[in-house]
Amino acid sequence: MVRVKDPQHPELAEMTLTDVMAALSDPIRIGLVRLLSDGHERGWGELRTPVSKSTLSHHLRVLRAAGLTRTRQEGTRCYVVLRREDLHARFPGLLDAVLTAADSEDVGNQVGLATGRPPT
Amino acid sequence: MVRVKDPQHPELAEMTLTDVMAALSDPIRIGLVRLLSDGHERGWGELRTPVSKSTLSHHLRVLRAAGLTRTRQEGTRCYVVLRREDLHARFPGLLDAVLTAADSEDVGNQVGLATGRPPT
DNA sequence: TTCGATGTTCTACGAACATCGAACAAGAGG
DNA sequence: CCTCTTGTTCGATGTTCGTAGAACATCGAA
Repeated sequence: MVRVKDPQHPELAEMTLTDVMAALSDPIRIGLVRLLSDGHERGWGELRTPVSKSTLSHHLRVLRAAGLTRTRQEGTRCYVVLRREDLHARFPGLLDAVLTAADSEDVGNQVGLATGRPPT
Repeated sequence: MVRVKDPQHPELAEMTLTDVMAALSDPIRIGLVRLLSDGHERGWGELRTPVSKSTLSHHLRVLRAAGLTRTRQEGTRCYVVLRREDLHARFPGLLDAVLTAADSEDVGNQVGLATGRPPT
């Protein structure tokens, strides 16, 4: 049994439009992409979503499989970053258009960062 | 029983990004959009797809419900046209980016026009 | 009015998906 | 070693989706 430990990121040429579109048809995943749109790498723990960790893991896997994000593992922690350049090279303008649209109607606003302190 | 005969096209403000993305995550529907991307109005009968007419009707309904297309009925015939201006006003650049991407990998090439045509 | 062409709707079904909790694996730190 | 944290994977479940066929509605034409 091969432990699929490889994050299996698709190459540029392996990305398909339908996969990307499907990945971006979920509010949570759009929220995650918006969160990552500043280009900063984020740790799993920073991500605040209204879903359980297993579901979050699933969504992050979908994003990764579609080629939207890149995942890096460091110890027990995982970090994720948006593949802006790759996306732009493969589907010019698509990501920007989606981000603009997502901002305009605030899609995935339920997804946030853990930057805020624990409420006193 | 109210016959919902109205094609129910969403207003500009009623379009949602997730609906549009979901509508465009299917190869057949992308093919239809590509076919309509020249701005010409097309009749149902001109559309050649590898699916049954009920399924085609379903796909056209999804596109219409997402606000991507506008349907007009004339007699027993129906005509469909892409809502380019509306799309551009609501989600600037999105449609163009998708069309460019779709062209680059020839998504939905199974959808075509009734080239040959008039049977006698 | 009867027939044929054109779409829509109903119903059904398998596949895919979103979701969760529980069990599991791998490091980090005592 | 043991324990805690972090993330993955594995069922299980309910929902949505894509698909087709049959029945129905509508209009034009004979």
